[in-house]
Amino acid sequence: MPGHALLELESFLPYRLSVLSNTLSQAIARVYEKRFDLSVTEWRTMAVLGYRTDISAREVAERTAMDKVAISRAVARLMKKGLIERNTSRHDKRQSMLRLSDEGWKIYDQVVPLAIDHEKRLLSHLDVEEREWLARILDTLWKAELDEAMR
Amino acid sequence: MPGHALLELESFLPYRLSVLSNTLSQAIARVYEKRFDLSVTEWRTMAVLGYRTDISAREVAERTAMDKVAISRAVARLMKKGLIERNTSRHDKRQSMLRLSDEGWKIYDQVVPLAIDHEKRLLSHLDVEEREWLARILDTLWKAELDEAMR
DNA sequence: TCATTTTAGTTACAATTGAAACCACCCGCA
DNA sequence: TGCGGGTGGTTTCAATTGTAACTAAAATGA
Repeated sequence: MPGHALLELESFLPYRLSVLSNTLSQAIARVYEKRFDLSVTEWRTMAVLGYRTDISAREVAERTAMDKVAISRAVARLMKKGLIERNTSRHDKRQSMLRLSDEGWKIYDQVVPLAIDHEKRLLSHLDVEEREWLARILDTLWKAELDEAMR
Repeated sequence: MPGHALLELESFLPYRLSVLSNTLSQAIARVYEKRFDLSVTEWRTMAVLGYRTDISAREVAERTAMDKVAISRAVARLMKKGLIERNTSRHDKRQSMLRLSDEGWKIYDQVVPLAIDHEKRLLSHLDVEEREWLARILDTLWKAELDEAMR
């Protein structure tokens, strides 16, 4: 292939990040999908509500970087399963305040340790220095890219 | 919320990787989707064929970490657009040998610089030392996780 | 050799997703 | 007070995707 541009996928950063992160997410997702019948969107919604209670769907969307349609559907399913509760906000009748129900908290409390374990297992491949670098680097990229993405 | 497990999504590694990598992929994807009418799967297929020519769909699937149905569909679309060519292998009539067509190469040669630019722009937020650490760390995680994922 | 199992790739169908339209409500302002 | 534009959230419809079943061709092995 003479005279052609060359791109080696395996060493291309965005590609590697994508494959790695998908493999990772799927690995955890499989666990709570089978065990608790939760989709990724549903779990993320619950995760947000686990440490920010009584927030609106819009705010969930912001914090999870998912779009509002996805959240709307996740919320609907979680309501049907009785894992969250919704009260329309008194100040703005368009918004609803979401929170985990008792049932929701029960599941949340089971999934969180699994998630944390998973992260630990992942980090166990790295030494302390590597972990620090990784955290810092992700931080930098996160800020730079996300700012840019939002124009 | 007393007595409950705590998970801070924003500092949870798998989550951060996922959001970051999605933002990233979408940023490039938007460009070649609009400009060349290529889906992510299609582009990845082409990318592989750009530096490994005359390989089978199975091999493309392996190298892109996508599943065979996705590849089959991408290949069908790329064929229809005339961007790749397919010849059934003489040794094994189940397999087909795939390669970029002249048209395909033309597009490939336009997209590659865009992708590389994108990576450069991304890396520009990091200094040399950080880049080296990142590469090493991804390498480690890549090997550890992917091995594990394949059992 | 020929029956069994495995593999490459496609197809069919259901489930998931995304884009755009939509509804109800809020806000600013005349 | 009421109009125009914007926002939170849902719905609809079409496109994309995943799962499983399927076809055809190898490979295995008695």
